[in-house]
Amino acid sequence: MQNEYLVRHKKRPSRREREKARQRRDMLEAALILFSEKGYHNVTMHEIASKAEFAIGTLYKFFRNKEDLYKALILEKTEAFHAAIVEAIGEHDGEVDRLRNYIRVKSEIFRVHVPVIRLYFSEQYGESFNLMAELNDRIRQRHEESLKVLADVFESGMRKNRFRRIADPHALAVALDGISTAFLFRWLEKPEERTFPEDPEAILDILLKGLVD
Amino acid sequence: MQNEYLVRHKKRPSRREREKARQRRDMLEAALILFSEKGYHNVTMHEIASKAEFAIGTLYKFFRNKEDLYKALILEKTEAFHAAIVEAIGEHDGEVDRLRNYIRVKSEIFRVHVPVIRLYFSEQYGESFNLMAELNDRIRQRHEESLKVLADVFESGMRKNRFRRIADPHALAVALDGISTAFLFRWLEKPEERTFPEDPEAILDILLKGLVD
Amino acid sequence: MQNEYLVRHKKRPSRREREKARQRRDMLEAALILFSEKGYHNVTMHEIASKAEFAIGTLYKFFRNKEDLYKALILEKTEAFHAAIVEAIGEHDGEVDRLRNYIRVKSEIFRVHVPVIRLYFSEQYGESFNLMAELNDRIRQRHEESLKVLADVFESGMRKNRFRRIADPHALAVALDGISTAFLFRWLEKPEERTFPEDPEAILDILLKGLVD
Amino acid sequence: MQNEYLVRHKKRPSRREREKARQRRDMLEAALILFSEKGYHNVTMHEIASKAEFAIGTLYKFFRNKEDLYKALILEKTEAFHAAIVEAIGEHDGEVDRLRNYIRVKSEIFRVHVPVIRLYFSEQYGESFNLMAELNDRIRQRHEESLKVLADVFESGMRKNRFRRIADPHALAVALDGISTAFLFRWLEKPEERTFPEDPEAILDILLKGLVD
DNA sequence: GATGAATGAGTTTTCATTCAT
DNA sequence: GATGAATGAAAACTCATTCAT
Repeated sequence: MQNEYLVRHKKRPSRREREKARQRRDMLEAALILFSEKGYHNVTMHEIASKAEFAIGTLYKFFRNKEDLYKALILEKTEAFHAAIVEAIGEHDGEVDRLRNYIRVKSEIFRVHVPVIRLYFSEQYGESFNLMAELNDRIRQRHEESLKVLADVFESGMRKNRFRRIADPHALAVALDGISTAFLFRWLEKPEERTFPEDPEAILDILLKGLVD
Repeated sequence: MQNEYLVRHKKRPSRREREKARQRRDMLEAALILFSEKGYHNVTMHEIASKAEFAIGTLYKFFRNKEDLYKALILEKTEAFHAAIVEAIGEHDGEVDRLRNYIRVKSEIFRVHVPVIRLYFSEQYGESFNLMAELNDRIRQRHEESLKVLADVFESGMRKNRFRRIADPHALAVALDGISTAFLFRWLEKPEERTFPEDPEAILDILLKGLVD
Repeated sequence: MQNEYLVRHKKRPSRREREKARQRRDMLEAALILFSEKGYHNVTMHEIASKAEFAIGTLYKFFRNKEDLYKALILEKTEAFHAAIVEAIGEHDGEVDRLRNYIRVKSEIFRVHVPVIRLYFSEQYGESFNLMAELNDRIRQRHEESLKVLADVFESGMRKNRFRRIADPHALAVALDGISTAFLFRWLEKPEERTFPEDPEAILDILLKGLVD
Repeated sequence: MQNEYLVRHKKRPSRREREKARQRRDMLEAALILFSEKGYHNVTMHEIASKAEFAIGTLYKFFRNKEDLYKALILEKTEAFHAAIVEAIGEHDGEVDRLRNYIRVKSEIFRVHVPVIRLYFSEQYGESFNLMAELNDRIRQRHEESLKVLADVFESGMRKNRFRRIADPHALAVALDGISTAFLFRWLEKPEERTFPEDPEAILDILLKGLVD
């Protein structure tokens, strides 16, 4: 999927290139912490430069402007999380195990990357909404892809008569996404109160076992 | 609970009072549209005043500052929605009908009040997060109350053996909230694509009927 | 010096006129307290109206604008104090008694009218300085007149060989004014610490008895 | 009291430092002129920046806010004048020469630094009075110190029987301060009319030689 | 004649971005 | 290539003044 140049590029980044990449990472890291703590508008470019221990001018060498920096930050994280989610679903064989693993990995991401998650959702519902349309489109596209992969699992389970056809597979994907997000958010808000079910299976069970009949 | 005077007072607000209330509504209306379009930080008080067709000074007569205006806007809507949701759940007798009605009314609110819903969620996840703590606390408190009312329905259904005890009632409330929000958001994002299930029952069915067994 | 109309006017003010005068006094009184407490620029016309228990519009019926109100306030007080000072000097016969009485009355004014005195000096040295030229001119003119009256006392004393001709009478007037103001200011700043000489004669003695010879 | 480094540092400020100091001086100079012409509240930060030929942002790099700029201005001048006054009194040997020199240097300051003097007194009596308490305290403290030094001269003269004990030494200090300020103010107000005694001795003589006896 | 709601010009301050060194 | 001083547009908020009722 990557062309020759990029591949070779990745294989043998020159010292300078490695240095550059490290600097870029440091800047994004500093920005991430500040943004998730105080929100996009309450963080200044000077603060970011200062926290990353670069001059303001250097920051602007890497990112055209504040929006650019923000987009790069969100986008890179989104791609990484999406890839992790998709990979997680493919890792196992049985449909139930795939769903179980989806929830497990999603939980892991929420737990380990709290700052990004905050940013990610603030991006989905928040301010920049209409303003950074490009960014939103990409995020939604990735989200749709995840749902599609999830829907495929439900579809597959139904074909093999492992799942009852209680609803459209894609609707089930939306439902599982919604349920897991709802639980994980509760944990995000009050990490100390372990309101989150002990293990992911509890979440999945709600979908698997019906309330009636 | 209100004395005679206040009751009469409410029945016949003086002309001045009615005029005041109308102005306040106009200002909040203008602010709502702008905030939901561009986000809190990208709207100026001058814009709001201008859209509401008042002088900037008049705007400040009604709201001490920008934050005050924003809080009033979010809070009033939150209270109204919360009340509508709670009332909706109480309106019917059977547990299933109550849940069905909850989804129906929630859908109505999402459909009719798109701009507020955008703001509401941007508030829950977005920037102001750490900054307007007071506001967030109130919103969460109301959300918890809704979940409690919902959990009571599940609890009641279980006691009457109408629902199987597949999970903790409160967890089921969180799940139903998460599922319905997920579906409604999809509709919010692309209202034209009727991805939303034809009728609310479809959503509820996902919870009611289990996938396996 | 006053024409017939004004004289009759003063003798028999109609009820309406008396009422008006009382309102005007109330407004100036409120303004005086606020101005001397917080300074001209830190007092709003609304505050003054509110303290005087009038509507803002009514305040503007009496005074064209804020500057006008301020000028009227300072000017009326200045005239009153000037008149009191000049009268005080004329009340006695001997030159020393006249000077003694000057200091006594000046002290009285400082003690009783602290707020005005603050305003008066802030006006002489303070902000409005170049801006309210008209007002300053009048104040200085009155000040010069007082000095002239004082100089006449020194002049008279010298003519009668009661005072030695150690300096120009007008210079002595400036000196006595300066000394008394310096002492009174110390008292104004810290009224509790009785740094002020027990009785006015102590001040005068400094001028009367020389340090050397 | 300063270590080697700091001393050398002071001797050879780097180019950047010298440049910074010059800019700061330029800003304070512009502010001084504007403040003394129009008063604190009638000068905008934009005006100051503009007069000093800097962008408004640059002005705020040097002074946190308007009050900060004002305080720095007044304080630096106050300290300089106080030091000059105290030094002037110490320069000579005989008590009369000391007093004479005090008046001479004070006159010099008034003549050369007219704008600051205006500001200085407007600060002592004017608006900011209750508001910038910190600043006022410092000014008064310095004034008290000057009076103390002056009082010591009178005290010393009395001990040596060069001065008669016509009053408390500190009262005499207040008197001399008051007399000289009064004369100098007359000159400040109308520099063209040389109402100020030809030479300082005339002022001093008023104190030295008594009017009677 | 009194009222006080409405007005909007004007002020302080911040911060993304540039560019000379 | 990095730096950070300088820039100035833009935003929140105040308050003297007006005028319809």
